[in-house]
Amino acid sequence: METPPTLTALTTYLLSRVGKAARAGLAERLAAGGLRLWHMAVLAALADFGPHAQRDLSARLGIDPSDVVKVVDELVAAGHAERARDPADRRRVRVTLTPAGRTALAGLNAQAAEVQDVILAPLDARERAQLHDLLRRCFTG
Amino acid sequence: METPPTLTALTTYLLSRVGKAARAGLAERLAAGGLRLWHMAVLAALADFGPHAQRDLSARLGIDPSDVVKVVDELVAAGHAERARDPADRRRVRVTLTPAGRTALAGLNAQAAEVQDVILAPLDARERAQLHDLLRRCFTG
DNA sequence: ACCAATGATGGGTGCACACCTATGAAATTG
DNA sequence: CAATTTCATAGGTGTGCACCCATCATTGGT
Repeated sequence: METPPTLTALTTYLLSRVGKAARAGLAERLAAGGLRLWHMAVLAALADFGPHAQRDLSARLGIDPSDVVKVVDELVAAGHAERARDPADRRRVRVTLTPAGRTALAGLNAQAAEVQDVILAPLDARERAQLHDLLRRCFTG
Repeated sequence: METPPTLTALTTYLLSRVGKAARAGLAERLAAGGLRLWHMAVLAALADFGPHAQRDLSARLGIDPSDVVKVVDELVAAGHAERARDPADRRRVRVTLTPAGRTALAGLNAQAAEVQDVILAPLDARERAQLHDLLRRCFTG
């Protein structure tokens, strides 16, 4: 039972479908550790750019400030991040990655690589690099 | 404010993000006509393969049978499809595309192309074809 | 000293999607 | 013909995501 050619002819459709598979695969692994996609994004931001005020996490990741609060709540509860009021501006809350958080992120990265291997299975290394490059150029973030 | 390299290094992440943009763009256009993504998928299936029993739509598109009912309900209400009991097996309901439905699908296709143009703007024609091919090979549907 | 802007937080809403169960009608099997 | 299976349908659940508003503390500008 084939998928309608009218749909597979649309790059939009393929992007949406393959993207959804990627998303779902990643989300499934994250869920095993009680996390969702935004948790990983926040951990990555903290690892790559150091401690952030929550407002900065919001701006960097394009997530609503009030949602940042909840995500950070959960990361703190899991021991992956720490909150501390910024002494220079006591409105701000400085969010820091804990060693446990860094370890967790490494694990998540490995799992993301596994998901990638499954989804990109039909492609060889050269093609994967090509796909990555094309997507990176379309990614406006 | 950059996106964390830890994330952009993951093809999984890019797929998820760009795919989401594609999905959102398409969904937005569809919503203007009161439709959602599944409606378009059903219209495409009917256009490409002719009338289906609802069960067959379910199997072809990988959507829950009870959800097919609702989607077809709405397509019928919009005049895009018709229901008729199959005389050969009166349990089955044969869903047919109406001329209006075919016209609507053509419009949706044009809108999908527009979305595509926006999302793939950074790529030239050759690269778009390349991307399409790579995605098509990863698409297991 | 006052007022406006900023940052964090809590609480709540709405939507799309996936999924599940029960029921009834019709067909198939033994 | 009785029992089982298939199909359509109604109705409901849960989840993730995006978004919005009100409140409170703090800060900076005038």
